[in-house]
Amino acid sequence: MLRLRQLEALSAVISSGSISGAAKTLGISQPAMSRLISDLSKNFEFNLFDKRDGQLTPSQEIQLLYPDIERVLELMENIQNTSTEIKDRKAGHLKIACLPGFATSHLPKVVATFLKNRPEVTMTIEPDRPERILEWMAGEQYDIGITDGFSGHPSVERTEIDIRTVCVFPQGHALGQLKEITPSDLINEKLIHSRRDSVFFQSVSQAFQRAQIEFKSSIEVRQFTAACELVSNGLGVSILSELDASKYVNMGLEFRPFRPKIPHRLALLRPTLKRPSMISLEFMQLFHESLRQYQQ
Amino acid sequence: MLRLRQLEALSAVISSGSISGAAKTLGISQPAMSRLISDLSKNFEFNLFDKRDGQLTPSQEIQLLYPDIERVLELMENIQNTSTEIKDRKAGHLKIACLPGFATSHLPKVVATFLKNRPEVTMTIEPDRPERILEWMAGEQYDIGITDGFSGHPSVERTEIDIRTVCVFPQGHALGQLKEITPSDLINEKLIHSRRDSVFFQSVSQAFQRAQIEFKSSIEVRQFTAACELVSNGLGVSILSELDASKYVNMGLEFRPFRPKIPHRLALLRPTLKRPSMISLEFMQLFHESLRQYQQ
DNA sequence: CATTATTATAATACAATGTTATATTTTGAT
DNA sequence: ATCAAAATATAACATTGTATTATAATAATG
Repeated sequence: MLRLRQLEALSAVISSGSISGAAKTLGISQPAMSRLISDLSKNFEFNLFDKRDGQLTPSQEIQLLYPDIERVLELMENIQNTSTEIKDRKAGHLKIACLPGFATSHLPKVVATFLKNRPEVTMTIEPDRPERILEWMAGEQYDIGITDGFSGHPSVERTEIDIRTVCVFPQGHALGQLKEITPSDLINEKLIHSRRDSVFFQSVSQAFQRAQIEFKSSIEVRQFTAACELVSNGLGVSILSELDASKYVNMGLEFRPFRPKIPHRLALLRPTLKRPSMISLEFMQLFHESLRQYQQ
Repeated sequence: MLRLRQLEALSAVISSGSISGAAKTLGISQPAMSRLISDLSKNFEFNLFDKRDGQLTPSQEIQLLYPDIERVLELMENIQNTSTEIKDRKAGHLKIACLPGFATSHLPKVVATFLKNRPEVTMTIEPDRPERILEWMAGEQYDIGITDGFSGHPSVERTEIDIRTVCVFPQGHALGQLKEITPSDLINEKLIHSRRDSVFFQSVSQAFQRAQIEFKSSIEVRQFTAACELVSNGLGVSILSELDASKYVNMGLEFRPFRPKIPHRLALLRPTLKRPSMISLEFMQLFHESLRQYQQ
């Protein structure tokens, strides 16, 4: 039977040109090396070396096998190295499915922090609609899903995170005088808002109804970041998560807490049945922590 | 320390989905398999498998390592297989440098016979001038050289082979009446011959001189095969090795032994210092045998 | 809950791999 | 050629890897 140790021995002899030299490089005794080589020679049933002016030179037959032999040794070392990197949470691959808003705004920062200490970790980030994200998680095609929080699936485990909601308005707007903003403060303001069929929009419009204030819809957008852009261009005001709003504070936009408290609910998803990898758990924890300052 | 056996065990468990199943595929007992896996797990320091409805599924960490692991196992098998093929003289690579004439006429037949029983053997055949062939052999760039036999080199070992010389003439020519052909029979015949600076030409022209017959040069060619072509087209007669002549017997050409005996000397070369591989020796033997019927 | 299948642990045999001591062969210099 | 030094091979033996069987623990299932 061909043994790995024999190949290591062979490789060492080829590089050093002698049995005793090879023994030194592998840190074993000369007789041990001698036996490894003779065992291998018995296995192969042909000469491994030619003797040329005192040096052992690999025979033509060995030269034919040598590339594969070196590759095996390389791979074994690589496997061992990668395994320790994995153990030390420094290697792995993480597949994240998230809403398009996250992929461009908050997530990159978290990813950057995460990868700083884990240089060998690679990631796939796939932005898509909430329904697709849920599908993917159920199908175990991703390790982590980040979506907004109102749909469920038996084989998907959810961690819900409520983000504070704020009202955003252009810098210098009269609303800047207020500490908090309520629907009645927004009378006559043009509102930029998320899609009417979204749970968040319904909560907001309910708050306006209860305060008996007309909700003056101006523009309907899919993403909060788009809303922020529009607001900072003076096209209206918007009610959205502080997470998105805070990204625009130095970009021509201000915000104040919105009352009543209407949390914007995010959900961190993972497949229930699939055991999460260690880096996956660590990433979820880091991500959760990164939201702590915005959490209600 | 990472051991190959552990990786084999891992691979077996992944394919079979259970420890006991893997034990069966490797033909060992279940406790042995159990220990191999637990040892590997201790080495890696992370879970190798998740349990899912009774099946062991590779963990995400293992999935990351799996391609390399499979590759190692593949390579080890490949090394073992190739080694037995080499031992059985069925694999290897042979580099042959030869005169252009051989590359197109005699050599292909010998190569075909040789490779019939050695399907994994590959060859390089490089045709060139004698001086280059000698250089290459001295530089150990080729295993075998086939050239004509009048140059030497200290680091090149030569085996000389004398091939019978014949006179070739077009089918139906008057020379066909004779048993043997001497210079005096060739009076008034136009002669097609090899280069004037070649040793063989000099031997032939000496024979004519001694017989006091004028050597009526008609065409000077480099290769005997070319001479044969010209002869069969009725452009003259030629004196050349029986080896080449015999290829043309059914192609409008006849030949008779030439007297005096002027052997055409071939040389089989190999680098002196480089130990010849077994297939190389075997090929040289086969080649030599293939010339036996033409040998003087 | 009991039964069965699967996996883990224990005690132990044997092969692989190492050691030291020593013999043999090669190499190189006289 | 001869001798000393270096390199390599062999022998005897210790340790560890890899297997065994026997048996206990655990998980899956009717």
